[in-house]
Amino acid sequence: MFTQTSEYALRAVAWMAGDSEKVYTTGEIAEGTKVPTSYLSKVLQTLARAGLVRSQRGLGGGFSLARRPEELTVLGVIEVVDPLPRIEHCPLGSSCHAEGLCKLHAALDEAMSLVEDCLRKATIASLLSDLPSESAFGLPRPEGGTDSTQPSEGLSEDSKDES
Amino acid sequence: MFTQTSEYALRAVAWMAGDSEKVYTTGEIAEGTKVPTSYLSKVLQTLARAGLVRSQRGLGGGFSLARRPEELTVLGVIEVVDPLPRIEHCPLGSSCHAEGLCKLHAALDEAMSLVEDCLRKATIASLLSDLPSESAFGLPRPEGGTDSTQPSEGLSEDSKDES
DNA sequence: ATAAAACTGGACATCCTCATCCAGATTATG
DNA sequence: CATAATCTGGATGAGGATGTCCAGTTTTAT
Repeated sequence: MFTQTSEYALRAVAWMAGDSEKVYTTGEIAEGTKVPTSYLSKVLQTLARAGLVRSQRGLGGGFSLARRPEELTVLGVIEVVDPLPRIEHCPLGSSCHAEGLCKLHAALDEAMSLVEDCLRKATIASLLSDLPSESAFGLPRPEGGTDSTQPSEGLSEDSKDES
Repeated sequence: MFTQTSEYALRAVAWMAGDSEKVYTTGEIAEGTKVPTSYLSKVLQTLARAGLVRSQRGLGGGFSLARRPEELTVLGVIEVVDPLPRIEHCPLGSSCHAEGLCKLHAALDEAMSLVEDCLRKATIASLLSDLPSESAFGLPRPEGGTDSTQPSEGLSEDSKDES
Protein backbone atom coordinates (compact mmCIF):
# COMPACT_ATOMS: atom_id res chain seq x y z
CA MET A 1 0.00 0.00 0.00
CA PHE A 2 2.45 2.55 1.19
CA THR A 3 6.00 1.95 0.14
CA GLN A 4 8.61 0.72 2.54
CA THR A 5 10.49 3.92 1.98
CA SER A 6 7.53 6.03 3.08
CA GLU A 7 7.11 3.90 6.13
CA TYR A 8 10.78 4.34 7.01
CA ALA A 9 10.53 8.09 6.58
CA LEU A 10 7.51 8.19 8.85
CA ARG A 11 9.25 6.09 11.46
CA ALA A 12 12.15 8.48 11.45
CA VAL A 13 10.03 11.62 11.71
CA ALA A 14 7.72 10.16 14.34
CA TRP A 15 10.66 8.98 16.36
CA MET A 16 12.51 12.25 16.13
CA ALA A 17 9.36 14.02 17.29
CA GLY A 18 9.87 12.36 20.65
CA ASP A 19 12.29 15.19 21.36
CA SER A 20 11.56 17.56 18.55
CA GLU A 21 14.47 19.90 19.21
CA LYS A 22 17.23 17.35 19.62
CA VAL A 23 19.81 16.56 16.96
CA TYR A 24 20.11 12.85 16.19
CA THR A 25 22.74 11.01 14.23
CA THR A 26 21.68 8.62 11.50
CA GLY A 27 22.86 5.76 13.65
CA GLU A 28 20.71 6.83 16.57
CA ILE A 29 17.62 7.15 14.43
CA ALA A 30 18.32 3.83 12.77
CA GLU A 31 18.65 2.11 16.08
CA GLY A 32 15.52 3.69 17.49
CA THR A 33 13.39 2.91 14.46
CA LYS A 34 14.91 -0.41 13.37
CA VAL A 35 15.54 0.89 9.89
CA PRO A 36 18.69 -0.24 8.03
CA THR A 37 21.23 2.48 8.73
CA SER A 38 22.60 2.99 5.25
CA TYR A 39 19.19 3.03 3.67
CA LEU A 40 17.86 5.40 6.29
CA SER A 41 20.67 7.68 5.30
CA LYS A 42 19.14 8.01 1.83
CA VAL A 43 15.67 8.57 3.21
CA LEU A 44 16.88 11.28 5.54
CA GLN A 45 18.60 12.99 2.65
CA THR A 46 15.30 13.09 0.82
CA LEU A 47 13.57 14.55 3.84
CA ALA A 48 16.33 17.11 4.21
CA ARG A 49 16.15 18.19 0.58
CA ALA A 50 12.40 18.66 1.00
CA GLY A 51 12.96 20.78 4.08
CA LEU A 52 11.18 18.55 6.57
CA VAL A 53 14.36 17.95 8.54
CA ARG A 54 17.59 19.88 8.91
CA SER A 55 20.92 18.20 8.41
CA GLN A 56 24.15 19.26 10.05
CA ARG A 57 27.49 17.83 9.08
CA GLY A 58 30.53 17.33 11.16
CA LEU A 59 31.25 16.37 14.71
CA GLY A 60 28.11 16.81 16.81
CA GLY A 61 26.01 17.02 13.70
CA GLY A 62 23.01 14.97 12.66
CA PHE A 63 19.38 15.51 11.81
CA SER A 64 16.66 17.46 13.54
CA LEU A 65 13.08 18.25 12.69
CA ALA A 66 12.75 21.44 10.69
CA ARG A 67 9.17 21.97 11.85
CA ARG A 68 7.20 21.42 14.96
CA PRO A 69 5.33 18.09 15.16
CA GLU A 70 2.01 19.95 15.05
CA GLU A 71 2.96 21.27 11.65
CA LEU A 72 3.91 17.91 10.20
CA THR A 73 1.36 15.45 8.90
CA VAL A 74 1.66 11.82 7.95
CA LEU A 75 0.52 12.70 4.47
CA GLY A 76 3.12 15.44 4.19
CA VAL A 77 5.92 13.01 4.85
CA ILE A 78 4.54 10.50 2.38
CA GLU A 79 4.20 13.12 -0.31
CA VAL A 80 7.85 13.97 0.03
CA VAL A 81 9.27 10.49 -0.35
CA ASP A 82 6.68 8.54 -2.35
CA PRO A 83 3.55 10.47 -3.26
CA LEU A 84 0.32 8.50 -3.39
CA PRO A 85 -0.47 7.74 -7.04
CA ARG A 86 -3.75 9.49 -7.66
CA ILE A 87 -5.68 8.45 -10.76
CA GLU A 88 -6.36 11.65 -12.60
CA HIS A 89 -8.12 10.18 -15.59
CA CYS A 90 -9.05 6.76 -16.88
CA PRO A 91 -5.83 5.07 -18.02
CA LEU A 92 -7.60 3.85 -21.13
CA GLY A 93 -8.03 7.41 -22.29
CA SER A 94 -10.32 8.27 -25.11
CA SER A 95 -10.60 4.67 -26.12
CA CYS A 96 -12.48 3.92 -22.93
CA HIS A 97 -15.81 3.08 -24.42
CA ALA A 98 -15.89 0.10 -22.11
CA GLU A 99 -18.69 -0.09 -19.64
CA GLY A 100 -17.27 0.07 -16.19
CA LEU A 101 -13.64 1.00 -16.62
CA CYS A 102 -13.90 4.72 -16.10
CA LYS A 103 -16.08 4.19 -13.07
CA LEU A 104 -13.70 1.57 -11.81
CA HIS A 105 -10.87 4.04 -11.79
CA ALA A 106 -13.06 6.66 -10.24
CA ALA A 107 -13.87 4.25 -7.44
CA LEU A 108 -10.21 3.43 -6.90
CA ASP A 109 -9.30 7.09 -6.81
CA GLU A 110 -12.08 7.80 -4.36
CA ALA A 111 -10.48 5.29 -2.04
CA MET A 112 -7.19 7.09 -2.50
CA SER A 113 -8.78 10.38 -1.60
CA LEU A 114 -10.11 8.87 1.62
CA VAL A 115 -6.58 7.87 2.50
CA GLU A 116 -5.29 11.33 1.78
CA ASP A 117 -7.98 12.96 3.89
CA CYS A 118 -7.32 10.58 6.75
CA LEU A 119 -3.56 11.00 6.72
CA ARG A 120 -3.72 14.74 6.24
CA LYS A 121 -5.60 15.01 9.51
CA ALA A 122 -3.02 12.87 11.29
CA THR A 123 -0.30 15.19 12.53
CA ILE A 124 2.95 13.79 13.81
CA ALA A 125 2.16 15.43 17.12
CA SER A 126 -1.04 13.40 17.34
CA LEU A 127 1.04 10.23 17.26
CA LEU A 128 2.81 11.08 20.47
CA SER A 129 1.32 9.99 23.73
CA ASP A 130 -1.76 12.04 24.42
CA LEU A 131 -2.55 10.17 27.57
CA PRO A 132 -2.11 12.98 30.09
CA SER A 133 -0.59 10.60 32.63
CA GLU A 134 2.07 9.52 30.20
CA SER A 135 4.16 12.68 30.15
CA ALA A 136 7.14 10.97 31.74
CA PHE A 137 9.70 12.19 29.26
CA GLY A 138 9.95 15.82 30.22
CA LEU A 139 8.54 16.83 26.90
CA PRO A 140 6.62 20.06 27.33
CA ARG A 141 4.05 19.04 24.74
CA PRO A 142 2.59 22.17 23.20
CA GLU A 143 -0.55 22.65 25.22
CA GLY A 144 -4.02 23.14 23.84
CA GLY A 145 -4.13 20.07 21.64
CA THR A 146 -4.95 21.03 18.08
CA ASP A 147 -3.94 24.61 18.42
CA SER A 148 -3.94 27.47 16.00
CA THR A 149 -0.99 26.32 13.91
CA GLN A 150 -2.21 25.05 10.58
CA PRO A 151 -0.46 21.92 9.35
CA SER A 152 1.26 23.28 6.29
CA GLU A 153 3.40 20.83 4.45
CA GLY A 154 4.22 21.98 0.99
CA LEU A 155 6.21 25.03 1.92
CA SER A 156 9.77 24.83 0.78
CA GLU A 157 10.93 27.31 3.35
CA ASP A 158 9.66 29.63 5.98
CA SER A 159 11.30 32.37 7.97
CA LYS A 160 11.11 30.92 11.46
CA ASP A 161 14.81 30.72 12.17
CA GLU A 162 14.92 30.57 15.91
CA SER A 163 18.41 29.09 16.14
CA MET B 1 -1.17 2.16 -3.98
CA PHE B 2 -2.86 -0.76 -5.57
CA THR B 3 -0.62 -2.99 -7.61
CA GLN B 4 -0.71 -2.98 -11.35
CA THR B 5 -1.77 -6.60 -11.21
CA SER B 6 -4.82 -5.76 -9.08
CA GLU B 7 -5.74 -3.01 -11.43
CA TYR B 8 -5.49 -5.36 -14.41
CA ALA B 9 -7.65 -7.93 -12.67
CA LEU B 10 -10.25 -5.29 -11.93
CA ARG B 11 -10.22 -4.06 -15.49
CA ALA B 12 -10.82 -7.58 -16.70
CA VAL B 13 -13.66 -8.30 -14.29
CA ALA B 14 -15.31 -4.94 -14.81
CA TRP B 15 -15.07 -5.30 -18.55
CA MET B 16 -16.41 -8.83 -18.58
CA ALA B 17 -19.33 -7.66 -16.47
CA GLY B 18 -20.48 -5.68 -19.48
CA ASP B 19 -22.04 -8.93 -20.67
CA SER B 20 -21.77 -11.08 -17.61
CA GLU B 21 -22.80 -14.33 -19.26
CA LYS B 22 -20.60 -14.20 -22.30
CA VAL B 23 -17.41 -16.19 -22.75
CA TYR B 24 -14.43 -14.09 -23.74
CA THR B 25 -11.04 -15.16 -25.01
CA THR B 26 -7.94 -13.74 -23.37
CA GLY B 27 -7.27 -11.79 -26.53
CA GLU B 28 -10.68 -10.16 -26.48
CA ILE B 29 -10.35 -9.13 -22.86
CA ALA B 30 -6.85 -7.84 -23.46
CA GLU B 31 -8.00 -5.74 -26.35
CA GLY B 32 -10.98 -4.37 -24.48
CA THR B 33 -9.04 -3.50 -21.36
CA LYS B 34 -5.69 -2.53 -22.90
CA VAL B 35 -3.85 -5.01 -20.72
CA PRO B 36 -0.84 -6.87 -22.16
CA THR B 37 -2.25 -10.14 -23.44
CA SER B 38 0.33 -12.52 -22.07
CA TYR B 39 0.32 -10.94 -18.66
CA LEU B 40 -3.44 -10.85 -18.55
CA SER B 41 -3.30 -14.56 -19.13
CA LYS B 42 -1.56 -14.98 -15.79
CA VAL B 43 -3.98 -12.68 -14.02
CA LEU B 44 -6.97 -14.55 -15.38
CA GLN B 45 -5.46 -17.81 -14.21
CA THR B 46 -5.28 -16.39 -10.72
CA LEU B 47 -8.89 -15.27 -10.87
CA ALA B 48 -9.90 -18.68 -12.16
CA ARG B 49 -8.08 -20.52 -9.40
CA ALA B 50 -9.87 -18.34 -6.88
CA GLY B 51 -13.21 -19.11 -8.45
CA LEU B 52 -14.09 -15.59 -9.53
CA VAL B 53 -14.09 -16.54 -13.19
CA ARG B 54 -14.54 -19.80 -15.02
CA SER B 55 -12.06 -20.94 -17.63
CA GLN B 56 -12.82 -23.19 -20.56
CA ARG B 57 -10.14 -24.62 -22.76
CA GLY B 58 -10.31 -25.53 -26.39
CA LEU B 59 -12.00 -24.14 -29.42
CA GLY B 60 -14.76 -21.80 -28.40
CA GLY B 61 -13.39 -21.61 -24.89
CA GLY B 62 -12.35 -18.60 -22.86
CA PHE B 63 -13.26 -16.95 -19.58
CA SER B 64 -16.58 -15.97 -18.10
CA LEU B 65 -17.62 -14.52 -14.78
CA ALA B 66 -18.34 -17.19 -12.19
CA ARG B 67 -20.63 -14.86 -10.21
CA ARG B 68 -23.09 -12.16 -10.94
CA PRO B 69 -21.68 -8.61 -10.90
CA GLU B 70 -23.83 -7.81 -7.87
CA GLU B 71 -21.97 -10.48 -5.95
CA LEU B 72 -18.51 -9.27 -6.89
CA THR B 73 -16.83 -6.39 -5.14
CA VAL B 74 -13.75 -4.39 -6.01
CA LEU B 75 -12.20 -5.45 -2.74
CA GLY B 76 -12.94 -9.09 -3.45
CA VAL B 77 -11.00 -8.99 -6.68
CA ILE B 78 -8.09 -7.21 -5.02
CA GLU B 79 -7.97 -9.72 -2.20
CA VAL B 80 -7.61 -12.51 -4.69
CA VAL B 81 -4.71 -11.15 -6.66
CA ASP B 82 -2.86 -8.83 -4.26
CA PRO B 83 -4.40 -8.47 -0.82
CA LEU B 84 -4.07 -5.10 0.84
CA PRO B 85 -1.25 -5.32 3.38
CA ARG B 86 -2.95 -4.66 6.68
CA ILE B 87 -0.69 -3.81 9.60
CA GLU B 88 -1.64 -6.24 12.32
CA HIS B 89 0.89 -5.14 14.91
CA CYS B 90 3.67 -2.61 15.18
CA PRO B 91 6.56 -3.88 13.02
CA LEU B 92 8.96 -3.00 15.79
CA GLY B 93 7.36 -5.57 18.02
CA SER B 94 8.11 -5.70 21.69
CA SER B 95 11.05 -3.37 21.29
CA CYS B 96 8.71 -0.56 20.37
CA HIS B 97 9.24 1.64 23.37
CA ALA B 98 9.46 4.54 20.99
CA GLU B 99 6.96 7.30 21.37
CA GLY B 100 4.91 7.46 18.26
CA LEU B 101 5.73 4.37 16.29
CA CYS B 102 2.90 2.14 17.42
CA LYS B 103 0.44 4.95 16.91
CA LEU B 104 1.97 5.68 13.54
CA HIS B 105 1.27 2.17 12.36
CA ALA B 106 -2.19 2.29 13.86
CA ALA B 107 -2.86 5.44 11.86
CA LEU B 108 -1.59 3.86 8.67
CA ASP B 109 -3.71 0.80 9.22
CA GLU B 110 -6.73 2.93 9.91
CA ALA B 111 -6.29 4.44 6.47
CA MET B 112 -6.11 0.94 5.05
CA SER B 113 -9.33 0.00 6.76
CA LEU B 114 -11.04 2.99 5.18
CA VAL B 115 -9.95 1.73 1.81
CA GLU B 116 -11.26 -1.72 2.55
CA ASP B 117 -14.61 -0.38 3.69
CA CYS B 118 -14.90 1.81 0.64
CA LEU B 119 -14.01 -0.91 -1.84
CA ARG B 120 -16.09 -3.55 -0.14
CA LYS B 121 -19.14 -1.42 -0.77
CA ALA B 122 -18.25 -1.00 -4.42
CA THR B 123 -19.73 -3.92 -6.30
CA ILE B 124 -18.75 -4.60 -9.86
CA ALA B 125 -22.38 -4.08 -10.78
CA SER B 126 -22.21 -0.58 -9.34
CA LEU B 127 -19.50 0.27 -11.83
CA LEU B 128 -21.85 -0.28 -14.72
CA SER B 129 -24.11 2.59 -15.64
CA ASP B 130 -26.23 3.43 -12.61
CA LEU B 131 -27.94 6.43 -14.06
CA PRO B 132 -31.58 5.42 -13.56
CA SER B 133 -32.39 6.28 -17.14
CA GLU B 134 -29.50 4.18 -18.23
CA SER B 135 -30.81 0.76 -17.25
CA ALA B 136 -30.53 -0.53 -20.76
CA PHE B 137 -28.84 -3.74 -19.86
CA GLY B 138 -31.64 -5.60 -18.18
CA LEU B 139 -29.70 -5.75 -14.93
CA PRO B 140 -32.17 -5.53 -12.06
CA ARG B 141 -29.85 -3.56 -9.84
CA PRO B 142 -30.45 -4.51 -6.24
CA GLU B 143 -32.77 -1.71 -5.19
CA GLY B 144 -32.72 -0.14 -1.77
CA GLY B 145 -29.01 0.49 -1.48
CA THR B 146 -27.37 -2.10 0.78
CA ASP B 147 -29.90 -4.79 0.22
CA SER B 148 -30.16 -8.44 1.10
CA THR B 149 -27.66 -9.83 -1.38
CA GLN B 150 -24.43 -9.97 0.55
CA PRO B 151 -21.35 -9.55 -1.59
CA SER B 152 -19.55 -12.69 -0.53
CA GLU B 153 -16.12 -12.95 -2.00
CA GLY B 154 -13.92 -15.39 -0.16
CA LEU B 155 -15.88 -18.53 -0.94
CA SER B 156 -13.85 -21.05 -2.83
CA GLU B 157 -16.93 -22.67 -4.27
CA ASP B 158 -20.65 -22.53 -4.14
CA SER B 159 -23.31 -24.72 -5.59
CA LYS B 160 -24.93 -22.28 -7.98
CA ASP B 161 -24.30 -24.14 -11.21
CA GLU B 162 -26.88 -22.75 -13.52
CA SER B 163 -25.21 -23.87 -16.74
C1' DA C 1 46.87 21.85 11.83
C1' DT C 2 45.29 17.35 12.83
C1' DA C 3 42.06 13.89 13.83
C1' DA C 4 37.65 12.23 14.61
C1' DA C 5 32.66 12.52 13.76
C1' DA C 6 29.17 12.89 10.73
C1' DC C 7 26.59 13.77 6.41
C1' DT C 8 26.80 13.40 0.88
C1' DG C 9 26.51 11.09 -3.20
C1' DG C 10 27.65 7.69 -6.47
C1' DA C 11 28.31 2.78 -7.61
C1' DC C 12 26.78 -1.57 -6.94
C1' DA C 13 24.04 -5.78 -5.33
C1' DT C 14 19.54 -8.05 -4.47
C1' DC C 15 14.84 -8.99 -4.70
C1' DC C 16 10.27 -8.54 -6.48
C1' DT C 17 6.88 -6.93 -9.86
C1' DC C 18 5.70 -6.69 -14.43
C1' DA C 19 5.99 -8.73 -18.80
C1' DT C 20 7.13 -11.99 -22.67
C1' DC C 21 7.58 -16.37 -24.87
C1' DC C 22 6.78 -21.01 -25.87
C1' DA C 23 5.94 -25.96 -25.46
C1' DG C 24 2.19 -28.74 -23.79
C1' DA C 25 -2.63 -30.00 -22.64
C1' DT C 26 -7.49 -29.65 -23.71
C1' DT C 27 -11.52 -29.18 -26.59
C1' DA C 28 -14.57 -28.39 -30.70
C1' DT C 29 -15.18 -29.15 -35.54
C1' DG C 30 -15.16 -31.58 -39.83
C1' DC D 1 -8.45 -38.84 -36.66
C1' DA D 2 -6.48 -34.40 -37.92
C1' DT D 3 -6.49 -29.67 -37.21
C1' DA D 4 -7.18 -25.35 -35.24
C1' DA D 5 -8.35 -22.68 -31.19
C1' DT D 6 -7.62 -21.88 -26.56
C1' DC D 7 -6.03 -22.15 -21.84
C1' DT D 8 -1.86 -23.86 -18.65
C1' DG D 9 2.35 -23.37 -16.67
C1' DG D 10 7.26 -22.97 -16.61
C1' DA D 11 11.48 -20.37 -18.09
C1' DT D 12 13.24 -16.10 -18.80
C1' DG D 13 14.21 -11.20 -18.77
C1' DA D 14 13.69 -5.94 -17.95
C1' DG D 15 13.21 -2.47 -14.56
C1' DG D 16 12.29 -0.47 -10.22
C1' DA D 17 12.41 -0.63 -5.13
C1' DT D 18 15.23 -1.84 -1.52
C1' DG D 19 19.61 -2.20 0.60
C1' DT D 20 24.95 -1.92 1.04
C1' DC D 21 29.42 0.12 0.61
C1' DC D 22 32.81 3.49 0.30
C1' DA D 23 35.42 7.54 -0.96
C1' DG D 24 34.75 12.45 -0.38
C1' DT D 25 33.34 16.66 2.13
C1' DT D 26 32.15 19.37 6.12
C1' DT D 27 32.48 20.52 10.93
C1' DT D 28 34.02 20.36 15.71
C1' DA D 29 37.40 19.49 19.31
C1' DT D 30 42.06 19.43 20.78
